[in-house]
Order: sequence, then structure tokens, then C-alpha cells
Amino acid sequence: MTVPLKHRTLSAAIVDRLRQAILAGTYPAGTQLRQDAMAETYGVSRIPVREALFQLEAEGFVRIVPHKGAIVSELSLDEINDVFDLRCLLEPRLLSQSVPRFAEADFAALDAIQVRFETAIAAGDVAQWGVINAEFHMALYTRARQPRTQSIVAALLQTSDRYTRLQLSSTAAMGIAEQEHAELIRQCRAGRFDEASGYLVGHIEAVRADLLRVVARSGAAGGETNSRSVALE
Amino acid sequence: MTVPLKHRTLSAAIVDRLRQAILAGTYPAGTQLRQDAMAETYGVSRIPVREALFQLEAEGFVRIVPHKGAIVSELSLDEINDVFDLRCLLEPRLLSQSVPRFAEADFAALDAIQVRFETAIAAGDVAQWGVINAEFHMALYTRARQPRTQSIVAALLQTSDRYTRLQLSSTAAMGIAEQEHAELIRQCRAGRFDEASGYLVGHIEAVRADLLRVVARSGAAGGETNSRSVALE
DNA sequence: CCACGGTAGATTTTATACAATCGATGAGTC
DNA sequence: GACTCATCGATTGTATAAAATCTACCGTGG
Repeated sequence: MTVPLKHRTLSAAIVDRLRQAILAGTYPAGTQLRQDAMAETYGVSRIPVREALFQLEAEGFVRIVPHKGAIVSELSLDEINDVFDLRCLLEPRLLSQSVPRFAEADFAALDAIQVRFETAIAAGDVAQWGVINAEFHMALYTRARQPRTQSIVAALLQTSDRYTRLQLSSTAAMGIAEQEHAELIRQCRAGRFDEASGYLVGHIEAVRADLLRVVARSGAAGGETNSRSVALE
Repeated sequence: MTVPLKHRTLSAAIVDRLRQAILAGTYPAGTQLRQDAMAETYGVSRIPVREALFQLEAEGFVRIVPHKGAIVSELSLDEINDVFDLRCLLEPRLLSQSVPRFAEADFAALDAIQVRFETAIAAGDVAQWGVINAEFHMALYTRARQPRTQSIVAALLQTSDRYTRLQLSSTAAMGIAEQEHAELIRQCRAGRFDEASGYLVGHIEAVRADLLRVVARSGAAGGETNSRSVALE
């Protein structure tokens, strides 16, 4: 939705590649991203890299300090909870506004995404998983007349993806998500919107719970202050 | 909060000046912002202008089409309602998380902002009004451990400001806001957090109602689709 | 008369080069 | 021995110039 079809500009391409690299853990949290090095790595000049970093800062992936550079954002427990709280708050609101307006074509689009979802899971494609998952959620909300909420949730889904990649190595968790998505489609088609909203919250909470379990196990970080970061290995 | 104290870089300065110009209506919605003209106007090169436009796109003030340029975003009724709905949803949440953790210094900071608020209103400084109003609201939420929500609300307040400037020419409305802020401080100091949350919602809803009244009077735009724009005069 | 193709102008996008700023390291002094 | 100050190195920030792209207009052909 953010990117129409394919990259029309170099900066946008670098944004995607850098985002994927951060999501994949190529650049762990705390890494300093030097414009010069990025430029050479991707075979472009520094200007596209620069603009990509600014874009990623707006998306919350990096933090830019003037004259010091861009560093990959830390993942704090406070922000994990905040992000998932926001999703539980905003997504059901979008769902109940959007789905009642659905036409058959919208359901068909949903089904198409679901098929690609299953394919990606069968192939074990973790990178595609997050992208398609976000696509699915946003497709549920296309008919909502809440443009600002939609763009916020789109950003939250990307952040969510970054967290989730620490955990969803197992195909099992991905399979559960697939089943829950299918159930969501069924409920929406049946017109049971309230039930679907509740189910959606459960779906989000399940992912959060799993994620927090993994975090609590790996790092002994207590969620005291907001600068506490999650240990990455 | 976003800008520490003063501009450490040219781009940031251009961002502020452009944002103020858009807020003030110097560049109405739909205006095409040519990098060349902006650069000459502000006496800088095109690169800072460019980066400023990207930043403003992330903030939702302009829309950038590749190879075509940046145009000032339209103001749709759907987005007005969306923005104020979000504020009513998120701000009380921040308040009830933040204020119970307040120390005396936090209340003192609030009082200081309130003083500047009164001064700006007395001087009839509309530009400062929006800035200080946002400062006040964000100061209420400093102790909340919800970094993502905080940055989202900060952006919502800026957008709000843009809408509000269409309406708040009268010192009367600004005076009402001032009194409501004072009342909010009182309730928070007294530890009546639930009451303060409710009052905050009322405060936001009042601004929304006024704004919608003005919009309905000036432009005959019905909030049908999301591309419907508000007429500016 | 309408539609298609080509050319010219303008604008954005990218690359290269230069200047300013920050952090650190080292010497010098109290 | 500890602290202050200055110089050095590295990195970012900015300006200037070339390349790619799009829009609009004009002419030609059907």
C-alpha cells in the first residue's frame, strides 16, 4: 500500500533493503550505520542512503543523532508492550468499521492473500511471512474511513514484524497464525463482526505472549525503565 | 521533545519553517512545493529542502509523488474525525499512566508551560499557541512508559494544530482552552485521575465540535469519501 | 477530426566535491 | 598524578553540477 508496485526511485529501494536487513538481524540493535559504508555496499551514492535513513527514522527503525550518525533502535520491553497494546486498541476498531462495508471482491482479495500466506509458510520463507501477514491485516481494514489510523497500524505491523522475527523461527507458530487468519475470514464472511473483533484481539495477544516469553527467557532484562534493551544473539 | 533546543542542522530548521508556513496557511492545501523555489526563498541549497520535504511527508503534511514533486496534503473530513478519535482514545490512556507517577518537578514544569501559554494568548500569538498547547499536552504524558504512543500523539497534536488554525482566530476559544488546562492541572494535583481523564476527553471533543461547525459552515463538503477536501479561504 | 508519436522544457533524482562539526587523543601545566 | 586545552581524524552536513524522468505541446498520419 505504501509502495504502489515496484520501486520508482533508488531511495525507496534502499529503504526496503535496509529495512529487510534490520528485520533479518543483519544489523542488530545498537549498530552504527555509516552512510559511506552503506553507499558502497549497495553501490550507490550517499544521498539515497541518507534519505533512506531519514525514512527509517520516521518509521522508528533507527535513531539519528546530528553529526553522530544513525544507530539501529534498541528494542525495549516498554515499547513491545506499547506496540501490542496499540494494536489491540486500534485494529478491532478498524475491523468493525471496515468489514461491514466489504464487497465480494474484498473477500476475494483476502482469500488471495491467504493463499500466498500458506505458500510462504510451506516454503519456510520467514522474510515473506511478515510482509504477507501485514498485507493480510491491512486488507481487513481497507474499507475503514480512518486514513490516519490505517497508516499508524501499518507502521505498528512493521515494528511488530521486527519483534516477531526473534521468535517465529518455528513453523508451528506460523501455522497457528495461518489457522487464526482463516478463522477470521470465516467469521467476517458470516457477519459476526463483534466475535471477529474479539478473536482478533486474542490473535494479537497470543503473539505478544509468545514474544514476551521468549524475551524473558533470553534476556534477564526487567522492564523497569524505557532504556532497557533486549539482548539479541 | 523532537528538537532538543535549537536547530542543530539546516534541514531541521527548514522543516520547522516549512511546517509553520503550512500551518499558517501560506501554502494552502494542494499547493505544489517546488524544491528550487523553496531553496531560493530560504537562502539554502536544494538538499536541505529535499530532506525537509521527506520529513514533512512522514509527518503527513505533504504528499510526495516520485518525479513529480511535493504537494501540501488535503484536509479531509474523514481524517479530521480520525485524528480527534485517536486523540480521545490515546490521550486519556497516557494521562492515567503518567500523572500518578508525577513528582513535584513535573507539576512545576506544567505550571511553567501554563504561564507561557497565558502570555502567548495575551499577545495574540497564534503561531505560538499551537506549539505551546502541544507542549502542555506532551508534558502531561512525560511519565508514561509508552514511547510509541507518545510519538504518535505528538504527531496527532501537530496535525490537530493545522486544523485548529482554521478556527481559533478568536481569543475566546483560546481563553477557554487556557481555563480547561488550568482545571486539568488542578484535578491532577488533587489526584483525581479518572475525573481528569474524562475532562481531557471533553476538552478534546469541544475543540473537535467547534472545528466541525466551522468546516460545515465554510465548505459544503460532505464526508462521503476520503478524497473529499475542505475548502480553504 | 481524433489519435498516435516525437521533441522540448522543466523538475526531480543522483553523483561528486567541499566545508563544518564532533569526539578523541596527546601534550603541557598546575 | 590529574586536569585543561589544542590539534587531529573521522563522519556528517551542504553546495554545485550532471543524469534520468516526466509533462506538455506540436506535428503527422489515419
